[in-house]
Amino acid sequence: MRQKTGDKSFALSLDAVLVAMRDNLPHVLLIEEGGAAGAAGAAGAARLPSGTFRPERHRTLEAALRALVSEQTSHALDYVEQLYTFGDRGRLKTSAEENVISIGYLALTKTESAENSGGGGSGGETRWRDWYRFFPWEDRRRSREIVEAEIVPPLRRWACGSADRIARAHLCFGLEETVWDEEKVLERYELLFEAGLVSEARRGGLARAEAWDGAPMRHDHRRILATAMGRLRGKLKYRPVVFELMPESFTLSELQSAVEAIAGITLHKQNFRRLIERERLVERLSGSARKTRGRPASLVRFRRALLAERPRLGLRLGKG
Amino acid sequence: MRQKTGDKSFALSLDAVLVAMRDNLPHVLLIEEGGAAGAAGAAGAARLPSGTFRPERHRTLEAALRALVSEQTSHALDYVEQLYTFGDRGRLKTSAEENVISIGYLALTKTESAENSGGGGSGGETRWRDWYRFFPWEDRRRSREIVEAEIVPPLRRWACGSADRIARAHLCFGLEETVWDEEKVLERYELLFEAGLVSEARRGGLARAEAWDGAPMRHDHRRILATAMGRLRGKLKYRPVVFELMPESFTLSELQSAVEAIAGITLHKQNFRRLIERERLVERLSGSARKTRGRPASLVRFRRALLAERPRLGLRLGKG
DNA sequence: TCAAAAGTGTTATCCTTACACCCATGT
DNA sequence: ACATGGGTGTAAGGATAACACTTTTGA
Repeated sequence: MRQKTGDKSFALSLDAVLVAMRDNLPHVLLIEEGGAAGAAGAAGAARLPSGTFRPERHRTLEAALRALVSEQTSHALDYVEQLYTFGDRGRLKTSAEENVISIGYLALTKTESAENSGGGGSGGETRWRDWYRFFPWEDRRRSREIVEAEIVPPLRRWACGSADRIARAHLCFGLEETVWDEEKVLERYELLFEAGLVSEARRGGLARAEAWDGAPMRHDHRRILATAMGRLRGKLKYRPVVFELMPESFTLSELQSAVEAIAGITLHKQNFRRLIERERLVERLSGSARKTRGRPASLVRFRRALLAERPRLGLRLGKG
Repeated sequence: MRQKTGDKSFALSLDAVLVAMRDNLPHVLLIEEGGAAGAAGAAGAARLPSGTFRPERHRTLEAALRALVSEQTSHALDYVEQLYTFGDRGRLKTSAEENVISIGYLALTKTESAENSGGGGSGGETRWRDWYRFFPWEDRRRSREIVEAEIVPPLRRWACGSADRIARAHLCFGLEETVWDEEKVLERYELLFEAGLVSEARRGGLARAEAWDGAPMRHDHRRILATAMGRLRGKLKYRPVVFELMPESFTLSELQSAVEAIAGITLHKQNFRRLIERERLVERLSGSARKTRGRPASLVRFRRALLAERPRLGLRLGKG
């Protein structure tokens, strides 16, 4: 669906990044078309649920987005937030479309209703995928060696002495005097793109070069996902959004691992708990969970009353 | 310029909120068409510089915006940031246009080049206007009585006992146990709109009812301005954006009043200075300013080197 | 000399970071 | 009993909020 204007045309597309936690990792709902959609996923790269805005059918953008996602993935949206409007998809030579304006949205949903498969009508299989599949360098919980071993060397070659490029690389990846800022997901992706280190940036199409550079996505969807990740990581700190991703009742440890998995860093246990308690974010339930080996943890739930009391407190994360 | 799709059409418009400081107050660049554009400004309400996106002429949205603003106001943009994409202008019955998607931008510029008048070609006079003209209740530096005297009574009548409405009013305007959050500019405007207390919400068109409710603007431009104000107020706290609005050299007091004028609140002098010093945001110049009566202040300038050192520190404002 | 504005010292309090340690349960 | 994870006490250092006070100029 293009809009005719005169001699050139453009489409207004809506794209959704739908996030849910599965196995304690943030997952994204994707549509994978044909091809070998296996581990490497070269030809049939995944895409986000998306479609063209038809003003004659929907009064608002958000209504259109909700309709579109439920058609394509048979999944209803709960929390929805607009991310950004991208107007330069044209820089990607892979697509035949010349002008696409796309409005990206972030949506959060609880795990319970987040079953796999499902498959809507529009010629593709819907799947939940760990978001670090597309951004392996963003998970700093176990190791940080991807950056040091795989990213820094080619980045230095690309910078080849340019003070500006070196400074940007340091800022983005927390090298030398600077620190890793988990919110700079987009900046890092764009830098790698500019340096030709992610497959979307290479002429050859979407073929994946290395293991460390992450699975590619169609169009500029990986950029939209990066925007969503950065936004969610940032929002964690000043709005209680994690709870949109948690089940009704959970333990404090589960909450902490969820936050850690989203932010890609580890946190200090006692400080995290003190924060939760001070802000009175949760209330204790009677039961206790005896899922794992050690001492059973007591169950808590999000204090919904909080939204009415103190609007703007989330979890400002500290250091591990 | 509309885009034909089938039976219905829509336009994609770009709108710019261009901000500069004049006389120590944030001002916005507006286009005022015909009518009595005097103090009350009823019929010929102001509008933001805006125009339709033509993909055949501009490769990116931002390029189109820059071109558009310089055409309409003969003013070049420096700092530019996308705000939000609004898709439900249809709720305003005042306009003949049925479907308008508008992408709002925030732009900042230094006072020096911000001369008044200028007047571009597109049938209207460009003027800088104090932004509190449109949002009188947002300036809490001198008095807070607009909210108490003018806003609360009609809001209570509108809420008429609904617990939800009362809670929202408290949250937005910092009543009872809650505190005034200077960033909630949009939320406050939308609440007043919903309660029918701003003229854009009333059937009769743009006629202004009271003095306290602020001057109206065309279309949903006041909503876009509210978004810009909230965003700028928020961004002050974690990015050094004030400096985009300051002249090359300035005094610490001038800097403080600028921040206060933007945020609409007063700050504690020593704490503000300590913050500026600790973050090493400025560097001293040799000269000193002898503009006003008292002791001359020493001049400083923004330490541009900071942008390379520590990316994300702005001024987190405290209480007065 | 006095008012006005610039600029500094000091303190109580809270938040952050980090250490080490105890508790309850399954195997 | 002991490994495993849940849960707590306490203390150093830094940031915040708020006092009051001195200094330098123009009128």
